[in-house]
Amino acid sequence: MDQALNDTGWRGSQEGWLEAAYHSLLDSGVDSVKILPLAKKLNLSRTSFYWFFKDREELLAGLVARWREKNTGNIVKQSEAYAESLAEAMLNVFDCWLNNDLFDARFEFAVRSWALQSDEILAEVRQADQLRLDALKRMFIRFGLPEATSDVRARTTYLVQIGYISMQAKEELAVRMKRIPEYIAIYTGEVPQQRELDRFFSRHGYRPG
Amino acid sequence: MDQALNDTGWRGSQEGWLEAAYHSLLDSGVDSVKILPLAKKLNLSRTSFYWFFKDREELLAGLVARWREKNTGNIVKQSEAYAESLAEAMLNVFDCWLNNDLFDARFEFAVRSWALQSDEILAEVRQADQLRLDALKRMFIRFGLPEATSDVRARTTYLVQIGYISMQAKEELAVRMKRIPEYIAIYTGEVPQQRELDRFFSRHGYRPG
DNA sequence: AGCACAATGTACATATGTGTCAATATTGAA
DNA sequence: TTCAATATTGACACATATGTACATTGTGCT
Repeated sequence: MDQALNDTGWRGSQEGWLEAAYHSLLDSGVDSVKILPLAKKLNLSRTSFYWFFKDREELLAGLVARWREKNTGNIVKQSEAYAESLAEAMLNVFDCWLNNDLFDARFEFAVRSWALQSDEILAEVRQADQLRLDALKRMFIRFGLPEATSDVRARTTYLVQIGYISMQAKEELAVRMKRIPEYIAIYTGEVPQQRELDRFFSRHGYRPG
Repeated sequence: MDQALNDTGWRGSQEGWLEAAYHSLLDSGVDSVKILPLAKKLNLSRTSFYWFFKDREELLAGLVARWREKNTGNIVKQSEAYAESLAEAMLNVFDCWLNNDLFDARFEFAVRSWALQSDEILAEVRQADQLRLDALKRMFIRFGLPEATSDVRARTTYLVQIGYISMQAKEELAVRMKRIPEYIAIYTGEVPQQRELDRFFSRHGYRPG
């Protein structure tokens, strides 16, 4: 855990401290994001931190910004992606749950836990939830479902995933994939076509059987 | 925030400290459960704490025990309750989500967040999840659904709730009640009868309209 | 080689937390 | 009212965290 994230010849960097903070947050929550321990991990003097950040607050603000940029937007994007059927549209959304580049589940959980002790973060989380739920709801409406139904189905889709994250389960890809067709059926009320599933499996590097 | 929980003439008590710890945990997470701040709230000397508990660890263990006793068991009980239809059975489970005596949502979230920084707590949470999911699955199977379907529907039911908790939403009873019929339809695949809904609404003190 | 500035480190002041111990106060019952 | 069990406290020793001031070192450039 040395240098890293750095094109200059110096050991530390804003990015380096942020990266270390990120890992600490994911592993053990906000309260573990402390300058002294991070300095030890980075093999830097604690006070060197203050060259890159005003104070601890600024570091935490950096983490929130990172979360907002990474996790908000992709759900919206995926729910608006082209699809011929509702089932296919839902599979587009499911890409988020299986691709860490689209949605960072551990990051998400860490931030939500953080919200427990900070009203500021809670407001951030609430806003993100609203944006994501609205996008999903629009998706159902786009495929002709009634308003009330779309609302509850959007919630189901989203909340199952937030709940799953909150379980902090670590399951095999195959286990998760086997459940996909059932989930699609429950959320959309329609059974996904085999070719839709095949396309989905294929883009996540999964071979059924 | 004085005396309380106490039949004796003394100011402090094991229950009093535990109760204060409980509130702190729910409000701001485990890391806020510290003896010094609790002592201030209780208007007691910090060191008085050590008369009732060996150390902070023991206090935290008390919180976990409280959680286990309160939140584990009721879901199982409700999922095994008598019902004439799957929809009615599901409404029995929903009692948990609306009655704080059956299931303490904020406590649940606080403990799950705690699990982020403690493998011991994570193991506790995992065990609880398993017990609850198994019970729900048995409910679906009892009403004739196939194994795989029952598994995924049990997950959906449970995870939506865990996700909802994780959103830390505070919504009106009416708002939540309006969604109930849709949820029942999604989870069970059958539409609840009006008299089933009326019975449910009534026992939660809600009048539709 | 030497300079300027970016980065790092040392020393200090301060805050907040844990836990032990011996002294003291309070309570309920004999 | 006196006594023992129960509860409360302040003083101490220690650990871990934040942030500032100032000295020192490393880097890239000329």
